[in-house]
Amino acid sequence: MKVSELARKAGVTAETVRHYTREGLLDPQRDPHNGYHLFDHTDLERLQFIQRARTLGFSIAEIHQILEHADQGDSPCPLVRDLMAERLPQIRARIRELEELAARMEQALSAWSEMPDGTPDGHSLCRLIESFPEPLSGDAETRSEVSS
Amino acid sequence: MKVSELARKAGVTAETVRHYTREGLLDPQRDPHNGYHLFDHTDLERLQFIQRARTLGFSIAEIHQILEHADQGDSPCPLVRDLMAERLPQIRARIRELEELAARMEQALSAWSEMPDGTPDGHSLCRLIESFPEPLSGDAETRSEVSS
DNA sequence: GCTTGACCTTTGTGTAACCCAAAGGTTTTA
DNA sequence: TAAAACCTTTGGGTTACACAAAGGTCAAGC
Repeated sequence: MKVSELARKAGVTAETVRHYTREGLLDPQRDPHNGYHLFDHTDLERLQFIQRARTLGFSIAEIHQILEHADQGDSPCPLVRDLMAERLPQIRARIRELEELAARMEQALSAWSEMPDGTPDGHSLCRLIESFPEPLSGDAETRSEVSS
Repeated sequence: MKVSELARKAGVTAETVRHYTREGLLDPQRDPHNGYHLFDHTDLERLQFIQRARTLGFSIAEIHQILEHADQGDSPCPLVRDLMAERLPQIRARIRELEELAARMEQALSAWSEMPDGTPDGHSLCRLIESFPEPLSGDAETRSEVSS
């Protein structure tokens, strides 16, 4: 089957399939006639495996390692256990960071509900923001990003 | 003062200062003699403002907007309130996603404690991962990333 | 046979907020 | 005066794709 059909069967976009192929997670045959990628049932199982691993929090690079182990006939399971045991506390830490961020935001919104909007002068840009404590120097943990 | 001194006073790296300068958040004078960036106390206050805004969850692009408003003499406060009211639910959603991911991971580790490590055969790559349910088609929310 | 539309290919760009390295000029200090 | 420390700009790396462009391929209908 071609890219779009595989993508449809696995519930991902064709771009995602092409991406995994470029990264070497999938290695389809080529149609010698036109150079199209040709995927078989094994590729579909592999793609579904990748999807499961993604929902378990593995990165593409980690899945690459896992698949390489398996392709060499070695059991990737110990690696899988290790990777997850390593990642879980990071996720927990990330959740705590975001909870602290949400708490700061809610405290800000609540405190601001009683403050007037000021016009910037030479000393102040926005008192709403300036009313907050200076971040501790070097405390990069307090500057959190949201993915989407 | 030069880059490193400003960075030290604000508790960030010199690279961060250069980044903000490149992005137009800071607009220092130049030493006509050697082309070095020259920052003054206003730049330090601006940088501290940026730090506060970052800990409140604003992106660099948003801070850019806020600063432009302020630089034009308009109050950025309504914008600030709007941006935060918009971002907070996103943070909450992100927290829920990560909590679901952590729950899946813990369930996995617990279920795996009783499973043997298998060697990959033609049908199975890693039963640990394959023992998990197939993700629902198109359910991109369940594939979560950790920032660090 | 030919057009149209759907599909395929590769290549390159963008995303967020920086970090790091390289090459070369400047300033400070011992 | 020479080394150490600092400055500049440019360009590449990080994550997991999305998207656009330019061009080849293919099935269907007229």
